Amino acid sequence: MASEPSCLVKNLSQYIDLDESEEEIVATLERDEREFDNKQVVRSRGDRVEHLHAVKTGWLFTSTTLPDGRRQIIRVYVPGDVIGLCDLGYRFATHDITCCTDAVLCPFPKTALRPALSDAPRLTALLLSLTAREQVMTVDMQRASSRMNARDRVLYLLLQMLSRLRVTIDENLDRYDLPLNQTQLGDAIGLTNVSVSKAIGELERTGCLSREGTTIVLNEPAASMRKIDFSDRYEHVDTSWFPD
Amino acid sequence: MASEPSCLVKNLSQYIDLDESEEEIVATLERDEREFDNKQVVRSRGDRVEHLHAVKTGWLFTSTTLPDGRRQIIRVYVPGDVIGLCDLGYRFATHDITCCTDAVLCPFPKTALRPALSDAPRLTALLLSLTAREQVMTVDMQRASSRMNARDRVLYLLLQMLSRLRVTIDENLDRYDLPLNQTQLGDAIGLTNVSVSKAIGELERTGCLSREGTTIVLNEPAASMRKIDFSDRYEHVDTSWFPD
DNA sequence: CGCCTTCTTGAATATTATCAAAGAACGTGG
DNA sequence: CCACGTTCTTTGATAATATTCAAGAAGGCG
Repeated sequence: MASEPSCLVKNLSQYIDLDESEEEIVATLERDEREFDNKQVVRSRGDRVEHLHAVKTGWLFTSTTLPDGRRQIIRVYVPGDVIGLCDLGYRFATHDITCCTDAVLCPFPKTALRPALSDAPRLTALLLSLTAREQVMTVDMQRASSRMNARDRVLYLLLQMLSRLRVTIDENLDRYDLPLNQTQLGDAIGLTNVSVSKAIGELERTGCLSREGTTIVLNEPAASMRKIDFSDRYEHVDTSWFPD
Repeated sequence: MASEPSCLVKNLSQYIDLDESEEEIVATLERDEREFDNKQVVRSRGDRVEHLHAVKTGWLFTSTTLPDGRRQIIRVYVPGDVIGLCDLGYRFATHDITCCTDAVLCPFPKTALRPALSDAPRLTALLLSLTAREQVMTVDMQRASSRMNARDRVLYLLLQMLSRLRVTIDENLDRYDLPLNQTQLGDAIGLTNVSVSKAIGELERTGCLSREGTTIVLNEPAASMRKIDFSDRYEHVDTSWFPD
């Protein structure tokens, strides 16, 4: 496990060069592993927050359920992500975590962040920045969800996933296997499965994307991004103010 | 200035007891002051992020504008809040900051956080938790905006403001002067001013709230909160994992 | 008092949701 | 290899909700 650089290290190393002690702290977070099945619920809203989870393999999403049973999907997680940063301030989970493929997670307790807080100010600053970025991306989705039409909302979501995958897979990626069904896509952007189906149909007819089985292929994603005023929040992180 | 405890200190002290050195670090953040007029734009999207801002007096909001000119209001800030945590990771501002009353802000550079990061792990952990909380509250609003009807969306927004004000004013507060017009309220929850007007009218008729000039009076806010599944994210912060 | 901004109200329009049913894709077991 | 059941997607008709547009009312401020 130590020989192959982990997704989390790869993800974090994009932004700062981790020195030996910092890399060791990150490695601690990935020490344990646990396997989960597709559709398995990792943790439910209201559960005591025992652990955060680094994603080693698989896709997951966080969600909340409304009183009438409808669901809001908050964010989709892929390998290299850390799930649960937003629970740092709460004793009880604010959201559900659900697998949408088989997955391997590395659970670690909140207290595992203490070494970083006490001895690795640069790493802590990065953690703070990444938490801030999640916030910005949530705002982006909210802006899209509440102000764009169904077609552009779907496109926004698909482009956001693309830009995330480009960080850890390939910066020119233009296709990916999407393990969410249309009901789930709709839950992420405030639409029904029916509206998602119609929106994707329209995007396909206008040549914006094509589908190959469950794989989404974005045609000229750069043009699509401009068209709907998409901001790629993954491109870079401002590290100029970090300590050291 | 040092004699009267600042709003920021008061806000942070809710959650941890600040020792002398920690309080000194926080005081550094509030050393400078700058006055702004109602409607003044403190900083625009795309501007270089020179400073974060602690709010000393007044109300402000952050927003983004869509290509077609419509606006999404992201969050409303009141005395004791820190504006700009979500810009920590970016060199250029992701949002506009606008005053909705006359205001006094304490600008401080991102680098002013270095002492906290290096020497005040508990304070840093709190900062991280508060950033995470902003994230959770943004998700709450998104959930409300994309899944609730106009009436409940407006109520959710008004209740969120109430629960924020209860932190620094009075925990039993049931009314406040709201310096946002209906267009701005709509921009915060994805509605037009017309829909907001109709929603408020309905809330008033059903006895949920009443208006006295620009003051909003919430009747039985606890019942309203239950009715629309409102979560008060300000109530407490999990500090059990903090260092020391 | 008059102007400006904000709020209210109603009618017409647009968009999405809801409901229902049929079709496609996929895996399983015979 | 095919039949079957399940899940997911597509399509069309209707209903619900919010938007748009426009006009008038209510306040606040000089």
